[in-house]
Amino acid sequence: MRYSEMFLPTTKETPSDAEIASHQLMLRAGMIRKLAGGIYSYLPLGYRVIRKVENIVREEMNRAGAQEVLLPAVQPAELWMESGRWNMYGKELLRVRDRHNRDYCIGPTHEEVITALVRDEIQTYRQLPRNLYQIQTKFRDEIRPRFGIMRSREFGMKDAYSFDATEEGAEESYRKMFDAYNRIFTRCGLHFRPVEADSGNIGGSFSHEFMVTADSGEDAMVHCTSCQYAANLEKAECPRPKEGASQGAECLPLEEVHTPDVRTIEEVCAYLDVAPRDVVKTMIFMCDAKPVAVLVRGDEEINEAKLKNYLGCDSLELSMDDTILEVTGSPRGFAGPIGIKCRIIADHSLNGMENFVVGGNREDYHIKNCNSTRDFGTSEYADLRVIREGDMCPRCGGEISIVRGIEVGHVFKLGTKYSKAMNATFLDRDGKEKHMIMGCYGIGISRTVAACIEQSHDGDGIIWPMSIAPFHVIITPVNMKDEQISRAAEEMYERFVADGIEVILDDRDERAGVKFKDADLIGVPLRVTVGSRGLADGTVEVKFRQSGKVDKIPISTASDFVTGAITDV
RNA sequence: CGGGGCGUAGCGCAGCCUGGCAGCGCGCCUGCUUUGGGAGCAGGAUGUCGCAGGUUCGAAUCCUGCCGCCCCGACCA
Repeated sequence: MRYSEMFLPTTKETPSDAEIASHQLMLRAGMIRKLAGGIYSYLPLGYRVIRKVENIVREEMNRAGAQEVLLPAVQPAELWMESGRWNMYGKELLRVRDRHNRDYCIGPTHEEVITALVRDEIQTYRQLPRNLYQIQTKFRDEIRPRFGIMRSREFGMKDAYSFDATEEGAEESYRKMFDAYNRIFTRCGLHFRPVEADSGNIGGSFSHEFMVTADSGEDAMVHCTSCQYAANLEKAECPRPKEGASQGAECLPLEEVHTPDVRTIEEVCAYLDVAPRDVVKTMIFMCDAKPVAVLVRGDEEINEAKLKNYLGCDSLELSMDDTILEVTGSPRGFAGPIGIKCRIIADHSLNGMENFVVGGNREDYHIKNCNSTRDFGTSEYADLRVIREGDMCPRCGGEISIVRGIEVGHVFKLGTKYSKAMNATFLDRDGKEKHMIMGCYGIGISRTVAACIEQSHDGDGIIWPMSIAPFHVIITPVNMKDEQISRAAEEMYERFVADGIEVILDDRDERAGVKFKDADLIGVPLRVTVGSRGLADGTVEVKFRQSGKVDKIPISTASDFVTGAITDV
């Protein structure tokens, strides 16, 4: 393409409402423009990159045996009522009415549509397994969209759904997708890691998130520095201390102490001059409308995802002040396990603790020297806390490290959740009707592009990997008014185009500096500089955006050199 | 939904406190000079000061309501 004819509005200044590098650079490089909160237009440069990622995804999905479809974006409410999600999904689901006052939603995901399609068309095990995928715009009415297209309301997504007759088949389908995802993100030039994710009530490790490591990422990922263990923060298991691993200290008598207006762990520690790890927090949760007291050490946090899984409940939230008063007999800030009127569950780390501080269940009082077995006799211990940097790996005992990441893909074994709700069955070899076993597999296409920029940029702009670069090469004639230079650049451009190279000719009548800055900003991997210095001895300069390396190449072999550099990667 | 901030030219911002000709930089247009890392000079165009109402002789500026955007939090099958 000729730069002079392109719709490529780059800017020198950074828009004030962009916080993170990818958002700023996508705006500055003329890839995207915002239309409304969390809703963006893709300009030609941005859309080219999207298409590159989509094509990699297509190739690998097809290679893994999946078939591409395109499902409706607008979906009737009845389908969502069948699955139960019309009521469960909440405000993220954008609902609309048509002229006949019928309810629809703009699809945030497509389990309902695909399940309805497949149940009508597949009757026998002979037609299984099948894996169908689409690349389509999704809409999720996020509470707070942010960071440009990193968390937008409208976004591009690849979603795939597998249907199997047997458990083993479903696991095989899952593995195929897992492998395909590894190839896809590798080809996109990303540093990523699949991590075990919370799979809700289904259990096992049949859910993995593909996380791109980036400090700006919204998610925390946990990994072991010694073995391959990796999980997201919600899922990460904490190592279980040895049963009854007490230090053998003597149980001291209980002591109620007056602690006026001392509520938080910090206040308690300061007032009583103890360490947070010697205090036990008592949090009252409402689990499907029943109160539960959850105990965790003062220096630890409760992991609500684990707690919810352990309790197996549908809804879980911290209880209101009136419930706390009812259960503990005191206002917020003084809850403790002794004499409390509800079920008590303690994190494993409490097992073996001695003489710790707890709330007094009485306003302005705490209790010292509490010992679980003696004082409230709980025997219900579970893994309920959030893992921390430096903790022991639950697999090998090595050291746990936590880094931030961006979730670009998710593979999930659904089981029969939707096939049961929507009655998607098939007739098996034994003549019995069975529910199909499903899996779903998503990739955030637009987010993957943003993640790539987060991971690969410098002070001058984006640094695209060759595989998803919008163009391979940009030819920069240093001075268009110089006949010799512009003619040489034109000829080279024609040759590159003829050789199938994706090339921009920067034929604008701008100074060299402006062209160099724009080339760096939009991140084209190779830049060919045509100037009088080189032309004197029949050469041009080829500069690599990533390494900064510059090669002097004879004009006659430039196309071969560039072609080599493109296919090299 | 709670807390904080913002809304003035295409972009980045000043002006608002203390009411009195709507400004600066970048970009854009014209011309000349310049031409290897965001050129110089000269001339020029561009505004519903977010919207609505109120106070006032007079409102970008003060008051009220609304809308939009950004950040933090809560929330996130």
